[in-house]
Amino acid sequence: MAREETGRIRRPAAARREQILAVAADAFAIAGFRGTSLAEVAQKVGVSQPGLLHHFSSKEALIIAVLQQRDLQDEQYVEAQFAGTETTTREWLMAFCRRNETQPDLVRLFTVQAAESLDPAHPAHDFFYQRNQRVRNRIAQLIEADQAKGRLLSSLDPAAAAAELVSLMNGLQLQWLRDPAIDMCGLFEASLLRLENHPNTVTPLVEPPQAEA
Amino acid sequence: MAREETGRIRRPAAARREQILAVAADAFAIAGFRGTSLAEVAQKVGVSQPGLLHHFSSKEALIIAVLQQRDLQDEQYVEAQFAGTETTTREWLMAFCRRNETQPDLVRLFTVQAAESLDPAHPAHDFFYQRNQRVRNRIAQLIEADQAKGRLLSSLDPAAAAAELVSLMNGLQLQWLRDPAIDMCGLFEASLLRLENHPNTVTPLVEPPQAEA
DNA sequence: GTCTATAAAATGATAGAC
DNA sequence: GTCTATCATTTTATAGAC
Repeated sequence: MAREETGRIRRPAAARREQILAVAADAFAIAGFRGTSLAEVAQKVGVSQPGLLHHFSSKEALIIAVLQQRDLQDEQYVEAQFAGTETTTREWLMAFCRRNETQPDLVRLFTVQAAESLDPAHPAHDFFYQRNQRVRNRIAQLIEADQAKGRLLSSLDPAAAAAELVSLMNGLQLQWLRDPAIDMCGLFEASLLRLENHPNTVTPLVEPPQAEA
Repeated sequence: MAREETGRIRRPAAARREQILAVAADAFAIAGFRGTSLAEVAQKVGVSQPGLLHHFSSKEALIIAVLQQRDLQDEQYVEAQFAGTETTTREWLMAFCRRNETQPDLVRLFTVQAAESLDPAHPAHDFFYQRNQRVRNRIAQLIEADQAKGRLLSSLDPAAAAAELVSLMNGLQLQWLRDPAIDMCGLFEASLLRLENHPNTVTPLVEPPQAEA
């Protein structure tokens, strides 16, 4: 009814941008940056391809915007949980893991882009390098705090342990995306507990059948 | 001298195939399957694009051939080291890790393709699913043998530990490719030792400066 | 803010000669 | 075994109207 003769639907720029970001995130998560065309994204948004480029000046600008937005949302969500409160390394990491478990699409976006962007010519190359450093530093920080409180052995090298935990998390995500029966968070927690010197902990590989929701 | 008038260079089919596989492996490792064009590969080989397609009927056939060849070579190399001999989980995995450390291009090929192939529409989707199952089973097997010999706690779930170790290895590879200063094998071995109930082991994050070769 | 039209380049694949 | 020629698509991006 509110349409104009040609069937065009105008939207506030901000809303349209959000919509494009959501659709693009999905597409990039599945086929990667290079395997996704602007026309495909535009069609799913319900807009012409030049219409899309009105909001993001290029394909590169789009992928960067997608990654930055999702990254920010995610970090804020978890950090907000512990605002002011003191946290352990395990609690903090498990909060991320559990959140990830509810958002396979987001995990897939970052897993695929992280690998694709190893190419220095990839538009998100620097983004991922810096993000990785940031995350590793944050975890090393948490580990040091745990050590100061006697919750982790002080013989542990914080930077090394942080690199290992990030690696494990990334690798588990890949496994889980390939085979969702994998109990990503269970395996991760088991490993964290072992790091806390509880070597006898065991977890099943596959999640137990869920009770009815 | 042995050229024909047009500058064409004929080669035995087998040799040309090998050459193409090598060049293609490199290209797919850097830009992925979707980011690599046949023309690009052909040019680096020194052949026309239809000339390339004479040896591999399609782009899909090429990526599959590349992955299968590299996978086979690699598995054989490591398995040959332990032919007949008895091995521990740690020794076997470390042999892989050390070999990988000498072949960043190969590691990159598999890391990038593993992520890209999460898409069910990717030609190597099934290849990676099956490869992953095979590797996890093999490791679980080694863990069981270690448990039988008392080298690993029998409270450990072999399948779960195998999934965790594969994940850690994959994740460390990604970290290492992004930042070669990471001591991939050192971190991996530290984790394996912890699994063997030596919680006090420490490794530096960065490799010590190398003595002159 | 969105469209149509279109440019300009690249891509995977085929036909047919040598 | 390799090439030239060529096709049908697809892709990113721009120009300009509404």
